[in-house]
Amino acid sequence: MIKKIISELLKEIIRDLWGIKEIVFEVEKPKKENYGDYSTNLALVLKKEVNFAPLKIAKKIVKKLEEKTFLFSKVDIVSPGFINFWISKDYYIENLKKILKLKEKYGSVDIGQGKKVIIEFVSANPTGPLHIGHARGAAYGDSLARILSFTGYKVVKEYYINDKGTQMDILGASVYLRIKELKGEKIVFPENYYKGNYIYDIAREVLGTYPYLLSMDENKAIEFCKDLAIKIILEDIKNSLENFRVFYDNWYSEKSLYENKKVEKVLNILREKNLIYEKEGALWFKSTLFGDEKDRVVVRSTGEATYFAGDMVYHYEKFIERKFDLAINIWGADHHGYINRLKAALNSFGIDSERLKIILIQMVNLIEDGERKSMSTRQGEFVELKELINEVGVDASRFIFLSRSPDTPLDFDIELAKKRSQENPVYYVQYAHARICSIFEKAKNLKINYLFLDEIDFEKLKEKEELELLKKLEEFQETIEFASNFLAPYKITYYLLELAKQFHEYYSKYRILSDDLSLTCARLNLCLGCKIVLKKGLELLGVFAPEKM
RNA sequence: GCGCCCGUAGCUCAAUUGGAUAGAGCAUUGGACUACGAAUCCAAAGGUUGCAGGUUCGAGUCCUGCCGGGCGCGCCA
Repeated sequence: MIKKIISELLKEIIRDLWGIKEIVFEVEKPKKENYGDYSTNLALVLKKEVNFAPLKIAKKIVKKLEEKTFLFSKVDIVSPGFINFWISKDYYIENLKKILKLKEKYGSVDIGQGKKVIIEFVSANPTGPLHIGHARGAAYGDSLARILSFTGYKVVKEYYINDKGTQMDILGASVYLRIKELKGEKIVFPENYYKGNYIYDIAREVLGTYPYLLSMDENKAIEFCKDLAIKIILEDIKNSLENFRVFYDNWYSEKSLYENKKVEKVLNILREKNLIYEKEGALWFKSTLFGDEKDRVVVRSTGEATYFAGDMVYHYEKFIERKFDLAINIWGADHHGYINRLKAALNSFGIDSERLKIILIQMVNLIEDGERKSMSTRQGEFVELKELINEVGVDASRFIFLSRSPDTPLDFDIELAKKRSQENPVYYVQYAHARICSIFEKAKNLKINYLFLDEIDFEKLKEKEELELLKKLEEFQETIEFASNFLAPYKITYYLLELAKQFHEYYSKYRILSDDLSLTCARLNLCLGCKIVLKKGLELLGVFAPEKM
């Protein structure tokens, strides 16, 4: 990539000139086009090192640079000491040829170098259907997985199932009560039980499987209700996610950690390290020793392990037993208070807690009739993922979720999202793709053969907009690299909107299919480059690139 | 009270992780289809980046203190 090439060139020059080997400087794309395609602050940074005026330093560097390469069509020095580079068109044309050759592999940089990474996301309790907040996490996690595997990581997508603990017991009891109700018994439904209508559906299903449930021992019956309810709900969650185009490699059960005695084993390790103590009848982990603000209970006075204990073990497994190099957890922002605790646990195992990256996703606010309603104030009337898929559609919702950085709250206006119009940016990008496909359809009918790369005269691409498009296509590689390094799928979303915009502008100003056959062929290949990149970018977001709309 | 996140155009968000004159979309106003798809394009207008200091060649970005909003602070998950 060109940034690296320039960077290496510059390093070589300052080594020759002043013998400087280590220095931090930037090569970047300036916002304004009259500052060139790329720009460096090298001379400014060097000021302290060589004790010259930056402009003088820049002059020396540029002189050397001109002796070395023909890559640039122009190099400029601007006060206070920036050096600006204009890249020759040949480079961008070579890059277009690269795209046409690599096709869907274009943009793939090997950043991960085969490192094993586990992405854990959604992981909602199986106590009810997924809602719109989970959908944001699902879109984000899935897209991240696509981006990381595209950039050389070995990715495993996992859903951690909290199938154990108080909430599950309440779920079982809720179903049991509803069954009693269905059988005509008078019941009092406690405040903290699950009130959703789906509990009735589950109750009916349980009753179908165990018709004589109510004559069983109550505890045993509730246990049956619980197990079956979890199974039914998980099935439903899995289904919704698949409809949202999210497929997991693994569903990891919290309960299994206990059944396989893994919790015991890990607690023993901690005991041996003298990191566990007893107080008020409970077992505590000394997490303050590893940067947490207070010690945490791992086994309650009732003898039951806490959720945290299970999570410690789960992460022990991730790193020590399953040997992942990196773990990425995607959590709702309301879990931020939990981060220090878990990182403390990792540290206590001797695992560098930097290997665990926790992405906090901010809340999704619903906009209804122009008013903002947070999910929690809506009380039970969550917009379900299923509803979202049916009414808004997978493409539009994923695109909206992925058009923001995870750390800003997202306002989701369902009515707006439903509109298939200019207000909905996903169609803007998809339309660019469909338009290109439509041109190819027409070219095919006209029997234009534009696929013989060696015979294409790319010098025919003389318009300013054409050069701009070529540059934009080159930028895709940097965008991918950035998105991968900073776990930022929204960068790709923005890139696609920009590319689509440039294409639409170009399309409406110039004709692709004209009487000039060699020009037509050159332009068709430029379009093909756009199509490849649009499709790939959308694919990394989990959005389809339709040929017709 | 303590901790985390956020505050940028009327609205929703960007700004290449410290770069140059802060950019898009929507909404508003005015224009463009008898040649490749008008789900498009062109143009106008819109700003003291919440406030006040500090760090430096250079701050929307980093530091400190306020103001405003969200979320946490369980032997819940």
